[in-house]
Amino acid sequence: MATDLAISDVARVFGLRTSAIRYYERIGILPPPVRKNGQRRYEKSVLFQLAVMQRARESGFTLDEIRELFFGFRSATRPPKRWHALSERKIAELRIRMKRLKLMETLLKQMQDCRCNALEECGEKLLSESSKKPIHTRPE
Amino acid sequence: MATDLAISDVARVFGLRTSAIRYYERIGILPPPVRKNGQRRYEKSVLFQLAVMQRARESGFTLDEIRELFFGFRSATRPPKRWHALSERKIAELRIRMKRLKLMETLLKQMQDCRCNALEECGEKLLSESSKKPIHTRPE
DNA sequence: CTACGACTTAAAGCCAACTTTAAGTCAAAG
DNA sequence: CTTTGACTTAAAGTTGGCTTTAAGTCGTAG
Repeated sequence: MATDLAISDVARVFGLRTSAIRYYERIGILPPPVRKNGQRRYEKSVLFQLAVMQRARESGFTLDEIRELFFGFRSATRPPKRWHALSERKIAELRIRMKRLKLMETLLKQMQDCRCNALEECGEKLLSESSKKPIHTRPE
Repeated sequence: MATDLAISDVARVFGLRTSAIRYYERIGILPPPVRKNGQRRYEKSVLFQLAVMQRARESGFTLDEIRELFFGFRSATRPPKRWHALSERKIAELRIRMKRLKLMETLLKQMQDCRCNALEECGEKLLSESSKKPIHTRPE
């Protein structure tokens, strides 16, 4: 049978507090589980859901985006068009973000190599290259 | 002579509000500029500083980290040991983050290809691969 | 002179994502 | 039966990174 997890068990797996899990339920990201004497009992599928959520959070997605991207289409047969559009947007964003991370890595390395003026130089370069639009989501 | 920028000029270059720039000054990330009739006058070097800051923000660095990484050693001759350690840590973090972004990209693509159970599958994979320590900074 | 627009300040407000607090329920242990 | 420990709730508090507000100071244009 579905191994029956208490909220503390679920929390422990991810190093979360139980309050976080209740919060996710409250804002509609986790479905309300069955209760036993008033207490939440989870089956292990919730662990998979949470694993994806955690990674999405770490990738800079907001909880609202996560709801839309992963749990928005309530077990509908397949992701609708809107979803596809959103996920395209998100993939594009991920790519921009990756480029930026690489750039930062380069800058830090330059500064490590005692190019102590790398900051100024790099600032200058970044600034001139500022045909850049700001990314849409709030910074990670 | 140093072209003399008003706070609104500086803000406009980066699409920031003037309040953000005053805020940066207050928390010690931007040095207090000279004043003319009580008003801030910037020289263009501040633009380079801000360019780097913006990118660092976009790369998920907190303002505290930015201060330490880029403006911590107050024009000392060269970054001290502590800085080197911090920047090593940060480079490692950037790498982890890049990997995660790639993983998210893959997951989203899988879901797009109508592998509607990709979520469960991927959750399972993520979870089993959870010899992962959580990254140290708060999620991006 | 006065009105305008751009600046100044300190203090309060805002948002996401939680956490903390206070007060209560429940079942198993002693 | 009472204590313990894990759970429950609603409501208030916290943090980072700003923004908004209210009240005031400039200097230039009319």
